[in-house]
Amino acid sequence: MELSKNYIFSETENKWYQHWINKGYFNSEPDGRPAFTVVIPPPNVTGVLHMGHTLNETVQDILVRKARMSGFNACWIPGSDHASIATEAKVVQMLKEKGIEKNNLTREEFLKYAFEWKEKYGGIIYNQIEKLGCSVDWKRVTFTMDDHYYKAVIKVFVDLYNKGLIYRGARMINWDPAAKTALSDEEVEYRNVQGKLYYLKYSLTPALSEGEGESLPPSGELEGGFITIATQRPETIMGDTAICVNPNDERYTHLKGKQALVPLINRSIPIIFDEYVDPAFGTGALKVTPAHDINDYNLGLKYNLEVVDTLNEDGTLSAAAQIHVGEDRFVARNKIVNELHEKGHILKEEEYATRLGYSQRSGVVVEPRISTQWFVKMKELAEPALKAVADGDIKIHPGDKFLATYKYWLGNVKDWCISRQLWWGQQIPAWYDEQGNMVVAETAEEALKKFKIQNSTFKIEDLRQDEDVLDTWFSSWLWPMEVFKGSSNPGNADINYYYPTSVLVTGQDIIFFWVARMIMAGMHYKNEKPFSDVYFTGMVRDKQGRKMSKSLGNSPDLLELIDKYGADAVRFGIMISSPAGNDLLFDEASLEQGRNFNNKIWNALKLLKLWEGKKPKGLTLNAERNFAIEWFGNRLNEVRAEVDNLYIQFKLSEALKIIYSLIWDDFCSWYLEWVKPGFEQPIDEKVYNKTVEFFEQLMELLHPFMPFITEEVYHLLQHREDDLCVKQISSIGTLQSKILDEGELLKKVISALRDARNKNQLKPKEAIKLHIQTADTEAYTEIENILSKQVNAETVNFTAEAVTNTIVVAVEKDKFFIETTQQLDAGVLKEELLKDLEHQQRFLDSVVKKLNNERFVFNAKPEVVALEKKKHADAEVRIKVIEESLQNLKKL
RNA sequence: AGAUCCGUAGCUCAGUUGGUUAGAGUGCUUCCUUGACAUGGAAGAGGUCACCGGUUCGAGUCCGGUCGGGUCUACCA
Repeated sequence: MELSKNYIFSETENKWYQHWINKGYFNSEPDGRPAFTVVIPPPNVTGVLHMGHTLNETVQDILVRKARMSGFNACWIPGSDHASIATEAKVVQMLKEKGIEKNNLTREEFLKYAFEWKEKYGGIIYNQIEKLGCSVDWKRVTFTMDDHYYKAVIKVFVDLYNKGLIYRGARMINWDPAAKTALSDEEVEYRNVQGKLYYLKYSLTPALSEGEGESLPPSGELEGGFITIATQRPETIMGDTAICVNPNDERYTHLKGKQALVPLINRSIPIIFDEYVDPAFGTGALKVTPAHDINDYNLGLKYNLEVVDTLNEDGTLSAAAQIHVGEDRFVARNKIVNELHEKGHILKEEEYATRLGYSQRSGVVVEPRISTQWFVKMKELAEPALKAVADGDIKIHPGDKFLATYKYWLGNVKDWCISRQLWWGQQIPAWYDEQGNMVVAETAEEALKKFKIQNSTFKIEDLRQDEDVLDTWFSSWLWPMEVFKGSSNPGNADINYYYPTSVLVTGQDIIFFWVARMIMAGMHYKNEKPFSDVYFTGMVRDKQGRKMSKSLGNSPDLLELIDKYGADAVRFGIMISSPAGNDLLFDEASLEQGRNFNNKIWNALKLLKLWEGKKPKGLTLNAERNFAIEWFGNRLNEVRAEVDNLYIQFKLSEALKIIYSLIWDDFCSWYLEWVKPGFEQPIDEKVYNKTVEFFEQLMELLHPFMPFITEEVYHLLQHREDDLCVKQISSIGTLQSKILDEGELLKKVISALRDARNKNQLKPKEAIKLHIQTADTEAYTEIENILSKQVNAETVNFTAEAVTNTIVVAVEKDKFFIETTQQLDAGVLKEELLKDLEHQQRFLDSVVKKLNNERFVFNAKPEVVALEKKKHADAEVRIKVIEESLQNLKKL
């Protein structure tokens, strides 16, 4: 068969993926083997995979493929989440382009459009996962809005509510007064702006009940019955319902029980004392406006203050403001500032650097607004989740980096707001009657039953369901359970077999949003961790270190990259530059490296095929011991053991690096050259067969990382019925370190001799005569053939003493004399030797210094001291060799 | 503002409990093209391990500080 000049990935990748699918290799059913289960972090259904996903999916595929080849029943669940905020935004945008306003649609109509959208675009990510070669079980695709999933989410909500773990409470939301809608935090852009801090004087009035006399305050902050507050938003003063100072602030202690008058409207408000106020900020006195600030709202709750909402939905002043009703908040601000000036209420104005939130949708300044939301109590759920990680039941990788973060967050956890003012998602199963009474139930019928206990005339049409939907994380926190229907149908065969899953691979940025909450749900509902290991990948950045984002447009298109370099090269490129847990700077150059690696493998295959054609039939030429084979066999086993060890530590990037080096350097650059027959010569059949076997094992080792080319090569090496994809990895043989050492020495000698040739400008084609001076001739006899081939020596012989008129090379304790017909440049040789001599001398000095230090000899471990002594002896030998060489040179 | 991680070759990064002369990839320099591969081969140069101090016989590694950078969380009148 004729093999193409270079490896052509486009001819293999689709072919093999289709083959694997047809064979059902990725489908998993419970059986007697141990399970290795991975659930994909579900990407956003309307999105496309970005480089962060690519890294994640590649890591998962490597782990899953390795497990599949190691006797496990590997099961990798693909899927996507409904991403309520992002998806709804996209659907709204799409409708707008069609000239349809969401506000003019019913909920049902809108959801119909949304599902159509999902059907149309939801497949993109699946296509990308496939193109990347991911070995997911396509029969188990799960979507967070699937019927069973929807029901599971509702069931969990009702359950937690009944347990008292879900409650309704107040929360400040981001309100867009132009779009008249609530915004998520993600939809708010913060910008640094120059604002003004206004110092306003509020007149004091005696306490309503009893006066405390007319004693004036000692502080300059108060003048003749005024208290001064600092505010950025003077237009909200009409919503003030108290002034708050710190009880420890001596400037204000005398104000206990007094009232203040809100300027312009002269409403009387109490002065309250709470440690929340920072005496050092502004004047140390805070105006409390519960309707427009969450902290103020909480103070209001604590002190039972009235809530006066002075703004309408559209950002104009409401009737409650009493003045400037109907005017825009910023227009009103200017007018009010003027009036305050006129009436002498403004003590001073100060420039003030602040951050304001702007709506991504409409661009206007976001208005904080108090609203009723649903919350999950976190403390009770957090404790077992913290314990699972703290006790080491769940291991985080890399641990040192994220353990502290995880513990800190769970130790200081805040309640989780789970309601969203959207339609796309699981609608909150809370039902209201006309009087506003509320029950929580899985269905309207259930709700009706609950209401009927109180009122039997009630009909189902009288019920109104809560408008809001649940946070997407409130569905995805059930992911490791519900992909096996473990919440909607507890105790089924799948959940029993696959749960807990093996490893979760995800980005460190969602450690709290998702990872911690999955652990909470798992511990709460299964009383068991959802996964044993968590592997955090770093963030993918661009070459300049910037975060990849849609707005910067610096995220490359995955399918284009695969078209250009092939999936194997993309996987290689992203893995090779991805140290465990650290961010990686994505550079297409690493994909090029991957493509070149493919080509290298391909050409090694071509070389073997060339040899195959020249193999003598049925005849073994040479059955004797072959150093190259023994060495490479050991080297292979050595690396296989290292790789296994790296897998355990999730150091996949390092594993790939040493496999890469094993194939390129040890196999291609050394081994193949060592066994290569002379030009037009046939190859020893035993060597050939052994080489095919090595190649096969290399492909096996690399397969999890680069599945396509390895499968292709596996089949091209020889005809077979099985597939590499499901081949079971053979056990690792024992190591003979002596042979490995000999191999390293051989490489060193070859490089040193080539270096000497280079420096003396001996052309590669020019043959030399090599004389070796060594105490161990036996060792060199074995590798003589390799050595002569590798340094182009026409003769190799051993010598007891220095050979004159040659280039001398010293490696370890042995000396090599290169005899050549070419005229040698003694100057260059001498310079090199002197440089080396100086280096060795310096080294020897440092060792001597150490050994002369009594405290070192006394304190250091015996093996360390022994090592230093060996260094000392070796250095002395090397120096002697160099000096001899210099002597020899003089004879030139 | 809090929490946390990082600073090693031109660039991107490894460097296990302190113990050979600090490694790799890439880039750079020199040489090499009829023979698997120029998407290649052979070889080489390149580092005061951010800075200051401490512990130790010994520090890239441990401790304290300074400077610089990242990430997450919170944003305060």
